[in-house]
Amino acid sequence: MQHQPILGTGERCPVLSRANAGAREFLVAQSRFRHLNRGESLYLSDTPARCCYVIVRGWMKRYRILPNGAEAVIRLHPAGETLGFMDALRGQLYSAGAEAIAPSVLLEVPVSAIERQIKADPDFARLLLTQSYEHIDELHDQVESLKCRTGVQRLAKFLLREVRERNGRYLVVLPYERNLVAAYLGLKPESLSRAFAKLRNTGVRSTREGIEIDDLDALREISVDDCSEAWRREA
Amino acid sequence: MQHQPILGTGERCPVLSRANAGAREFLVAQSRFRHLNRGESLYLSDTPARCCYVIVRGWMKRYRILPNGAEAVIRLHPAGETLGFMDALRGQLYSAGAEAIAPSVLLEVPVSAIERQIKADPDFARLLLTQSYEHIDELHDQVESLKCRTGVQRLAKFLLREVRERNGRYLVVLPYERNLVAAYLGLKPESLSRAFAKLRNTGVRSTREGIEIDDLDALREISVDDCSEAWRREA
DNA sequence: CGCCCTCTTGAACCAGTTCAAGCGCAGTGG
DNA sequence: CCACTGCGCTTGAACTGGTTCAAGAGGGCG
Repeated sequence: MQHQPILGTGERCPVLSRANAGAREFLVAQSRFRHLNRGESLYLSDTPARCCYVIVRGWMKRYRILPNGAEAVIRLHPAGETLGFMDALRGQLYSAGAEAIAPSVLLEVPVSAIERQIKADPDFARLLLTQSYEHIDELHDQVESLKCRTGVQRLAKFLLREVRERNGRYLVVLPYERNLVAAYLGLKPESLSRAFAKLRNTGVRSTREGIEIDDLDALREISVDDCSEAWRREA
Repeated sequence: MQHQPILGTGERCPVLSRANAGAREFLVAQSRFRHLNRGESLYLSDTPARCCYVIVRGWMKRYRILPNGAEAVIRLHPAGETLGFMDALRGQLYSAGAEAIAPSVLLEVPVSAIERQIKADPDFARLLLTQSYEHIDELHDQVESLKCRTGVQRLAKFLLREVRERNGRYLVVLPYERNLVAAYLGLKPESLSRAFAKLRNTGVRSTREGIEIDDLDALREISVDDCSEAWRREA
């Protein structure tokens, strides 16, 4: 925790960074930090939702276990996002489990503190509303993709969202296993592997540093338009 | 419009019915009604979001047109739900189109009125927050289903959600075409038809009045239990 | 009556899964 | 140091769920 940015400054936190100083101070005073290793659970589905969380560092997944034993990965959350507000503020059980998929640090805020802050500060509720709308945006995108795009297209879109430029090269560095990417995209690991194989003809290569992409436009082409079929050349 | 319930009583509206009388009166005074026939657009995607809507009567769909021409039906909204709050309150363009799929009546509220009400009444923002969380619930369910269930299972779940008892019989009355159900479930119309055919052996029959279900438990069984027991794995 | 529109059915085809085998690599223990 | 093992990832072959294309049945309506 020693090198972690002081949370009060909250540069990377969409909730705290937009709250006023008083709100930040109050909330942080009420909270504690949680440190999780990869694979550790933050909370389980269908347990009482008493705390809200802000991801300070790391990556979290939210998932559900279906009655038939299958696991549905709802979302992969980067640092800066929030967890559990929705269930806790409604006094419900958690509607999905949350688990660290990379070493993570979380700020744990009791619902009661959030409740009090909402009552005290009208802007704060508005903040949470904006926050929840961003969450909805992502879910809309997922639903759209799952209903109308193939696995390869969803992968292409995923890579385009995660790609970062580094001295002239385009890299996607996954801080978690491909397994999880597969589940998130609604594919089996084998299918993801094949999807990557298809993109290989379009300049998507796995290197030591991560996944390197030669031609972003070609990827965009694929993610948008199945008919381009540039990558089918070989088959 | 003469026989429509006075909106101030707002029995069926999760936003207005939970707001206090003052808020209701103010908002309704600022608003006007819109009447749409089946197929008429309320607003198009990527146009400025200046109004929020409450569905007073009817059914609406929200959809996106993808670059390749495909239409993704995001949600089917019954009376009582809201439309456009998310985009309007953020001052964005509408992130999806909205269209009547049955004759509908909507209350059109300018964002400015909502904004003012939020500022004036701290409970109102909290109300919208709760509302948006319910929206998220539904999207979570969809993502879960799309990632982990087959078309037949999704249909079974859909029917279970829409079924109503009427003098001892279980009926699903669809106020819109099957075509739309297919799109909502992420299937082609032909596949939906086949899915119905499969459920026919489980006591799901199309009658004149609608879709009649003999055995709810059998349907639940199907929606939950992929008949493949994928648990072989003896250590 | 014929026309349109929705829904259904059939057959070929494609996308993604399942099962099984194999590879590369990190960690462990001899 | 190497061999063993476990795990993440890949690949192949057979298979299933869903799509596509095409044809046909039924119902409402001018």
